[in-house]
Amino acid sequence: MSKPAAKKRKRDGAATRERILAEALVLFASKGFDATSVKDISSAVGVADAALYRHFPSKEELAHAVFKRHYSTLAGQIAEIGARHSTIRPIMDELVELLCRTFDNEPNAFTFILINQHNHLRFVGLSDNPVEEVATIMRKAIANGEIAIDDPDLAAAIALGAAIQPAIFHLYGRLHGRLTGNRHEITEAVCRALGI
Amino acid sequence: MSKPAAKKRKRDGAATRERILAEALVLFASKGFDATSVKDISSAVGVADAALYRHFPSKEELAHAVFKRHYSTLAGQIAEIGARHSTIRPIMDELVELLCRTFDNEPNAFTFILINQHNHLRFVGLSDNPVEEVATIMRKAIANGEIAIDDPDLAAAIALGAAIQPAIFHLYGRLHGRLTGNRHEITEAVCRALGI
DNA sequence: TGTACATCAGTGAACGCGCGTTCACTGATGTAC
DNA sequence: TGTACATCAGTGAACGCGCGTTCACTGATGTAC
Repeated sequence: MSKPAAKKRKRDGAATRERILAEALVLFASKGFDATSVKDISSAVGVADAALYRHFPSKEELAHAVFKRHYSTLAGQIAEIGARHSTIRPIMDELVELLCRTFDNEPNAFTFILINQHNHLRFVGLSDNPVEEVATIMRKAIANGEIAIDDPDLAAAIALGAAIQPAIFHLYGRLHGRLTGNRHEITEAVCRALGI
Repeated sequence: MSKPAAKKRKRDGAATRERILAEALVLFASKGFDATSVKDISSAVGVADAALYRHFPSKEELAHAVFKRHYSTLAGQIAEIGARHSTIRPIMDELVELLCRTFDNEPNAFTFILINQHNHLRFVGLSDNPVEEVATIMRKAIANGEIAIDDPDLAAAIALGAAIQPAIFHLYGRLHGRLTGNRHEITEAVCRALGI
């Protein structure tokens, strides 16, 4: 009885915060960080610009929060895939599928991460880092003698590059349709590249 | 006799223009377009900020000029490689070597192109476009039955991704030393990916 | 060759504008007793 | 349960600042005759 009934709407701070994160993601992804003003975001949410500062200390911190959320989520999903299999082939199947699906279903999150990586990367550590998770997967595959590239970071770069560049081509209009439609062809190419 | 002696220094407009292009490249590559002010560039060159407008109509046009120059150069070099060989394997050897060498020798140009691609891409046509040149190479290889991927754009994406992502990892400090040192391993991986 | 004029690169000061952020304030909701 | 106070999300107006760009002007160089 100490807690009020869950139905009762609390002061909706958390809800507004979520809406700010969502609208900021869309705007940052489509226009970029600098070209998006605080007013743009607050208008999209439907509050005054000053309200944004009740939830985030600055525009920059807001961008960090957006980045970190999606970057961590992706890292967690990759880690989970790596932990669920003991051989590399099914891991690559699921990894490529995850990347294609994420791109198709959440293009804004994908674009934002791709374009803003270099601005936020110094603020994320080894954990919650998708790239680090892929490198870990490669390290294990190398130890098991499963792939033909002996440097885990180089292997991660080649695998990620081959898998992600098609997504970038989609963004730039060079490839069309759902990326998931190409997922088998991409998986085969990535596995060949790694010598699997 | 109609032309003055070449030794005689002309009013040095062209020289200043070149210095502006060079300093802008460095600053745009390291800080990004928005974070670089016109004053930053003109100070680096050693002229007043207003002088910049004697050579370029706006900051944006200056960035376009920087981008176009390096983008066209790269496109020309790729086209030349494609034209010089009739089979795909030596083309890939030289293509990967070109990319590694460009990254090692002109990291600023490489970084600038990578990071600013999406801002300028709509202003470049099919010609002078490195991506288009790679797609053309793939188209020919497909016609000759040399590679295992049947869509030239997808093949170009996978090849470029596998070749360029290691460079990005270098930028982010995940790989070290000269990229050229990895060029054979990268070439092999790219060729395997394409089924060569 | 000399002279008068045009062109050009460069300057320093000023401009207006939009931006991120701050501020005092309001009204609704939560909490202690 | 009622009351007094604290907390919180949100507002509208104002702020200072740095930015890209413009402007009138200068002095050196090129050109026509």
